[in-house]
Amino acid sequence: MPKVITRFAPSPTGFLHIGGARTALYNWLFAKRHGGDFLLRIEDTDRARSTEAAISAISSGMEWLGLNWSGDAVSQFERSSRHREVAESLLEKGAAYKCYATAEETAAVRAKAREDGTAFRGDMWRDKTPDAETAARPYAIRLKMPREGSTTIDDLVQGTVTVENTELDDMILLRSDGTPTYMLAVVVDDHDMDVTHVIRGDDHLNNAFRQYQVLSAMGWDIPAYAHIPLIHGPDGKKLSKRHGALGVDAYAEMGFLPEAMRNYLLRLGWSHGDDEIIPTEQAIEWFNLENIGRGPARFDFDKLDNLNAHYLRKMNSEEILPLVKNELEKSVGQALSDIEQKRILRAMPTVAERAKRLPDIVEGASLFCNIRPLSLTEKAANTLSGQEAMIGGVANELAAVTNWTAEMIKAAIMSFAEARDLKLGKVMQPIRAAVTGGAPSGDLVDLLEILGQEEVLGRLSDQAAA
RNA sequence: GGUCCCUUCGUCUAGUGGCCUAGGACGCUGCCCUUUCACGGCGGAAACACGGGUUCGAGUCCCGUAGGGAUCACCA
Repeated sequence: MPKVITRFAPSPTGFLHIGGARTALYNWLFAKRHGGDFLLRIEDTDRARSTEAAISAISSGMEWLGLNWSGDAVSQFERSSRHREVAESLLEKGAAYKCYATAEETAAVRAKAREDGTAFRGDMWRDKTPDAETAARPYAIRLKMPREGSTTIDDLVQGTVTVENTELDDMILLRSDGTPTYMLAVVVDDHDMDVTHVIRGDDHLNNAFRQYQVLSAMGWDIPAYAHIPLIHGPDGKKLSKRHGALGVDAYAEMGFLPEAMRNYLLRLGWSHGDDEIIPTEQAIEWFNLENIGRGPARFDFDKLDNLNAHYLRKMNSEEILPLVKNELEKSVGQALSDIEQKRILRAMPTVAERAKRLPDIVEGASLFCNIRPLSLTEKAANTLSGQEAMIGGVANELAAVTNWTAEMIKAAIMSFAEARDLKLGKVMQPIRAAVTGGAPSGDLVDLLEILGQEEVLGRLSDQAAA
């Protein structure tokens, strides 16, 4: 088997959406799996809709996802003279012809076909010779589709799919203004770039038959095709802005990890038995086209959250901190002091354990900054009401602790509780409420130790005074 | 409407004729652990779209019906 070459070929008319990201991931994974190359080509032949902003959004999205491509991204637009060359040669071979139909004429034929319930063939000028006047008009170049037989694609995902050639239209290769269409450009570019496997959304399945005919008219090899189902929104409808049709940058902003995203996208429509947690290294080893499902999958935030939480728990404190530092400082309102940073690093494992997304970490970690006075949740306020005197007492007891360690803190609280004949929980609960304001947190004694005596006493006295 | 594709718990899926009284995961939920919240552990509810075949035997094969999706541009 020759070296595997795959490619991702988005049109730069918007951000890199989730479906495109998955397509890119599958192409990348497949190339990696077979030691091949993964290429990026920007399909920017539609000059009116293509933007620089979209191009950079796509590359930064792919970089964030860790999908690196070989060489420079290819601009399809810049290759238009080569496309034109191929169209001309098809014309010379008699495999294509000039079409002088106007937009109105074409629209009329199309409407008629639709009405008759037949396929639009676009063959108004097939096998016709223009008179002198018409010949002077601008013309488009159409492919002369075979009218006999059928075309079969052995799709690696969809299986063997056959379509009658009479269903295929004489599609336009070169527009009347001389610019190549997508249908021509993809075929030429994939051929010139030596692409061996075309892995793309199944919205292109119908195009594959038409592209096949261009390939065979040129006598070129047919690449292997794998048309993967699209991703739908939670309601089963096509993804829209309301759902997950956000750019990958939006997911980055929501606080998802690239590794979690890759794992989620991989499992959405592909499986390896009962395996759910599949780190990228493992995915490269396992990925194949055969196990891609044939039905469209729905996007599910809950599962993404779950995966994200999993990968978050596996990270080191030192790895997480830089990811949240900026947001943390923004939320606290000032740069992190060394002391705060140390507290956060110590508390990180327990903070990460109850977080799903990065913002949860910001919230949990901010508890370890100097943020007095704390705002209380309703529940915390209830726990505290009527306990002001006790909190004051506890504060006094803790103020007397000379060696601020978990053991000493715990001993102080226990002796306080015993002296008043109170159950430990009766004392612990209000302390927690006063010190955390009701935010989720781990072991209370550890929390007090990490926070430091001064900050703890401060927070307690805030509530004792209230 | 034409053409093509698809159909297992709410969701992602395992399943390639007997191992399926259908398995896993997310979500939901009961209990345990516990000073809170989590994590974790042990349970629970929850699906083969429908109707016909083929077969000793069908979630698995065939046909039909219904539903869903894609596409039908001088967009990509």
